[in-house]
Amino acid sequence: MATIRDVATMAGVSVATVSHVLNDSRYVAPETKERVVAAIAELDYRRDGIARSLRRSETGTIGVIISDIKNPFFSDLYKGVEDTINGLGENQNLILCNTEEDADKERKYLDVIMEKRVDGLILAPAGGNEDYLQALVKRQFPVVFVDRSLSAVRADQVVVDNRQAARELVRHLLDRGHRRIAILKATLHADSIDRRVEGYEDALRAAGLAADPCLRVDSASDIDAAYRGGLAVLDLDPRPDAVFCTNNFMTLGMVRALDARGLSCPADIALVGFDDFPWADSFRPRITAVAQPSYEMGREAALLLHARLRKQRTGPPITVTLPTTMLVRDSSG
Amino acid sequence: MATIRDVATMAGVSVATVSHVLNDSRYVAPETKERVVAAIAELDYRRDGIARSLRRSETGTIGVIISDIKNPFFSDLYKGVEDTINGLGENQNLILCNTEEDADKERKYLDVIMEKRVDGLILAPAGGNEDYLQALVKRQFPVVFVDRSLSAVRADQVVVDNRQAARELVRHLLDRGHRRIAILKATLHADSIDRRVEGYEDALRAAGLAADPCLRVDSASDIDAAYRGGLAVLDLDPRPDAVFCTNNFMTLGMVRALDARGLSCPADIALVGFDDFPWADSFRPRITAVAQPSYEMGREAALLLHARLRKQRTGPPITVTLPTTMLVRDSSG
DNA sequence: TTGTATGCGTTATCAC
DNA sequence: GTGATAACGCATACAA
Repeated sequence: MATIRDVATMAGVSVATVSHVLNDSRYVAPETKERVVAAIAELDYRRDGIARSLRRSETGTIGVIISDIKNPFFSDLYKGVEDTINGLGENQNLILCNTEEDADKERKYLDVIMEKRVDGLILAPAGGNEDYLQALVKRQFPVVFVDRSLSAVRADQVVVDNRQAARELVRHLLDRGHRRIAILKATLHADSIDRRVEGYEDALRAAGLAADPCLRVDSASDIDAAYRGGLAVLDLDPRPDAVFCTNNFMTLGMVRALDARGLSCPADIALVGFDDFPWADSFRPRITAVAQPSYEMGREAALLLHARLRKQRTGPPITVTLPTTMLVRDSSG
Repeated sequence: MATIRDVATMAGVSVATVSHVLNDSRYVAPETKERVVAAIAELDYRRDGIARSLRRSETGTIGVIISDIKNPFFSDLYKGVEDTINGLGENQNLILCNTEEDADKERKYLDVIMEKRVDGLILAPAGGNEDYLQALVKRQFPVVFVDRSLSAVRADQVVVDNRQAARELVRHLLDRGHRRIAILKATLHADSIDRRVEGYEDALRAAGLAADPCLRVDSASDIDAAYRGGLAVLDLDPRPDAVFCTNNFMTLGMVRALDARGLSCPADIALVGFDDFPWADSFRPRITAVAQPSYEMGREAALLLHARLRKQRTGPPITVTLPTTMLVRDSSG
């Protein structure tokens, strides 16, 4: 691999000049520039980004830490980040890390990507690494939380109003006459899920009902676990009128459980869920849900981070709250 | 940020010694080591991976270039890569790039990640950058193709037998008595899709039927485009008995089109598709499909690349062909 | 058992 | 208009 020295030698100039034509960072006489460009082409020279990063202390790489790229919510969010960064015209790349809600895994990822000197971080924290993250933020390292935040860490964040969206969803169920409403809760250490549970309780309380602990089933956040959780919901005695699923994997597992029990929705039991799917229309039953603007959340996170990286914004962290959309379909009865 | 010099000074040793305790690369007296470790902790020293990469000419970063992480096929594949790399105990990270089947975008991504000196590349090529990739391979840069390959570029690859799987799928349709079988084809520059079309033609030919060009509809590979393509299929006159969808987005779009036209499947028209979905059971109609082992494809790709990186395997490129699974459900009638 | 010194390939500061 | 050269932070060959 040719280096900048080789180019300089071949063009009969100094490395400084080559560097400057490469970066367009100072005037170079047209004829000189031409010779340099020719040498670059001749040698098929490619600048070494690692050496460059070392010198400039900036890598052009951003870390994205989420729980599961297989979740359409996150893949959509990721796309929002990627498209936005590209649209900004930066040659930034994204290192994607899936924590699967595991704090140790998250910690390990944090260690290695920080060692790699990423310029900034976008993350949906799994919880459990508050101290580490607080230390990062304290030394001004750019961090943006997305989907979830950590009360112990003050950083830029983009979220939705989970509590109010959940409240609306459950109120809708109450409006349709359902009273015995179960909740299938994903057990993540995520404040977003906690807020959704609160919204559920709010709605019940507003209807003069108490949240019955027996009506709550917890499940790990993957489809298989949610399926088992869904069975548990259906096996409650007496069977609930309706069930609120706290995220899209819960909904998918719940629907699978309905199938397994040969029950039909909404006839036998109604269902509402947090999160929509890209292919919701091909689903049966058609799910009544709250859709999060996942792509836009990624987009906003990228913009927040970019503003910090470019020092276009300094000072205290800000919170961007994006609106959700209520989609009334068949599953709510 | 503390550097290795700071640590050396504080511990009263040379930088060489610090480096060696960091990398466990030569004997260091226990007491000395202890002082170094203490200094590291005291200063909260973190090694600079960029400087390290420059010196070692190895970054611990792998590029993954695919067309669309929102496609469950690819997100599953990505997970397979990630889990496998982690399981190998390497501190490798993955830079994920979505090309959206755009050769220019792919080229740009290639440029920037090569400049970042990734150690290797796993890619599902969009087509159009054969020369660039061939040059990479020629200078021994580790490249693994996955899902698709490029006839002009000889590199390790992991694929499935697309042609035979498609043939089986279409023969199944013929077995069920369907004769006028349309094909909804994703227009990618991917040999995998070409093989699927051939399989479709094989099956028809074997049944003594000619592939009628009128029965083929091309569509870009996203759900919205496939929806429009699906409408075109349904508007053929006379309407086909059945349709073969060449990938999962085609299937999704086709189903949406059925809905829009108020047609039911398989009663009005049968359907089979390449690729299964993680939540296929919640789909209506239940799709008869060929499932690809997407996660395992990612896994195998990671293993192939790893073997190259560690020089455990040298010599000519190899091809790993993984088996597909035929899933007969309702949509085929 | 440990230390010294060189170089990895750039960028940027001076200097002319 | 252009050039010399000192860092950036680390790993390692060579010395002691």
